[in-house]
Parts: sequence; structure tokens; C-alpha cells
Amino acid sequence: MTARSTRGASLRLSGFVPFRLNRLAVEVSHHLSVIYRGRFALEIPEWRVMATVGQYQDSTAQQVAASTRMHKTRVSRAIAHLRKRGLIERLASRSDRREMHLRLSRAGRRMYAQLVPLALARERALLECMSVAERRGFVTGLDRLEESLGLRKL
Amino acid sequence: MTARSTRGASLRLSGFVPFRLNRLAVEVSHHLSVIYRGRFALEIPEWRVMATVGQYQDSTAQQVAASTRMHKTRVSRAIAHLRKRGLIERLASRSDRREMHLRLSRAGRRMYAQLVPLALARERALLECMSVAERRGFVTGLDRLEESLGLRKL
DNA sequence: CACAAACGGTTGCGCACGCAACTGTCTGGA
DNA sequence: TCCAGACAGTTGCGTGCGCAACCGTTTGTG
Repeated sequence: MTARSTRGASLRLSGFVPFRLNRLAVEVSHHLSVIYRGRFALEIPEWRVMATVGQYQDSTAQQVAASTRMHKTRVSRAIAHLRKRGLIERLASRSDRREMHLRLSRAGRRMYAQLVPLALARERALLECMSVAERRGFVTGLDRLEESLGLRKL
Repeated sequence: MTARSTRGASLRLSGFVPFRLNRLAVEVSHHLSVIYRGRFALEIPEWRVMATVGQYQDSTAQQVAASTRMHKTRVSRAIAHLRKRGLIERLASRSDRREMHLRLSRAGRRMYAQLVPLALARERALLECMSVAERRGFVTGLDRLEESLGLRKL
């Protein structure tokens, strides 16, 4: 792998933010997946649904999709799996019979309670590479980006 | 979507860094994909290969995979597509006949030269939401994370 | 009141993906 | 020198994904 010599604009990937974000997200996701895959046989979409419904009771598939930025079919199938495993329940909404309110079942809450501390520990370990000031700066960047991309208000 | 009431640890997704990173990466990738999909009919893996080979001539599939964190089969197929379209060329290595050195063809270089300014402009637009100081803080965070995850030396 | 358009959610379909197994090549230790 | 194991890259296979089309429901505009 030799240095590039082409005249004209070049793209240094290692400094290109979209590239870095993606690579980082893949890596971090992978690290996390060891927990919920190995320990609880959850796939990524299912884990995300669990986390969302665990936080927001009575959320709908729609809202899970918007919040996680997963395609609605992906959400739909993840919910189907979780229902089959008895981890979440669905109740038809009274006000709008199209939508279904989601909530963790008793078993789901039990799993969620085990999952959360592990996930938080993993996050803590991830961020240990930064000083407090650095962490603050990094998080501020995340805030700005999310706001500018309209991810804030989901 | 009502506030949660469960006793015990809870996970605020909107503040959970792995979640935020992933959502951000998906969104940013999507924004970028508008360029290379619509304009050049490149899929994500192909764009990544183009960008890597564009920067590092004579890189191998192996190195592309390591650098982008894509699975080697994904890289292999992306290279096959790009070769079929005449955008990259392959030469067997003299020193190790297992590996194949990759380089952009003339057509590939032409496309790359068009692609790069668009990608850089997109990145600039993305980062416009931050002040110079904020940008520096954010990038430092990326540096730290990559270093700690072993992504730095690829 | 009616009907078209929008919306929440599901499903059929084709495709790209990851896994594992493979081929061919290189390496290192007995 | 030989052979087992590692490695670069490809491919068959099953699966999960996104797209588009769909169903049933709600909304809003005439």
C-alpha cells in the first residue's frame, strides 16, 4: 500500500468524518452485540426494540422506527420475534385502531433489568479513553450533529 | 409514548453513546449515498472500495477490508462489480501470488476525481453545525475512541 | 357525507449480506 | 524437505434486509 501520487483532489479516508463515524459505529455495535447476542440471543434490531420499549412504555412500532432510524419492516419483524418469545406485548390502541402500543412483558422487564447495567458498563468502558473535558467536547459534537440532522427531536 | 416508571436501572437511549453513534452514522451515510448512488450508481461497499483504492494505490482486498471494517466477502464482491464496470484493475502480486494489487483504471480515476470534491463538500456541510473549537473537541474524541478500539493503525 | 389521500403495520420478493467451506499459495518448525 | 497451519481471495448457502405493494383505518377536503 504505497502513498498516493495522483494529481488533483484526494480524500484522506482516515480523516474523513463520515467514514470515521461509520467505522466507529460498526465497531462499537459489534462490541455491544457480544453482550446481547451471546447472553440473551437478541439480534441487533431486537435489542434496539427492547431498549426503546423498555424506556418508553406504550410506544408504537412507528415511534421505535423513528427513534432508532431502522426501516419499519425491520422493526415490524423484530417485534414479531420478541412477541413470539414472550418478551413484549401488544395492545390495540383505543384512539387509533391502526397502531399497536408496545410494552415489555414480565419476562421482558426481567431481561431488560439485566441488560441495562451491562450496556451501561460497556459504555463506561468505551468512554474511559477520554478525559472528562474530552468527553464533554465529544458529546457536544454529537449534540450539534444530531440537532443539525434533525435527530434531536425524535 | 409516556415516560417510564419502572423501578431499577433504566437506559436513556438519547444519551447512550453507542446508540447515538449508530444513528448518526446511518444518517450521515444515507446523506452521502445520495451522491454516489444517484450520480454514479455506486453502492456503499463499492464507494468505499473506490475511496480506499483511490487513496492507496496497489492496496489489496485484504487491506481494504481491514481499513473499512467490511467483511472480506463484501469487499470481494464490490471489487468484482467495479472490475466488471471497468473502474478498477487488478494485478497479481509478484512477491505473493495469493494477493492481488488494486488500482483505479483511467475511467476509475476520472470518476474518483469527480467524487472527491462532492464528498468533501458534503463533509464540510455536515460539520458546519460546529464552531472551530467544537469541531476540534469532537475530532479529538474520535481520535481517542479509534485509538482505544485499535482502529488507528489500519 | 363521501371518497381520495395519508398513515400504521405486515408481507412477498429479490438481493446483498455474513458464515463457513473451499482453492491455491506461503510459512515455519520438526 | 515436508507437511500442517495460516493466509488471500472466492463461492454456495441460508437469512435478514429494503422496496414496493398491500390491508385496514383515519383524516381532511369538496
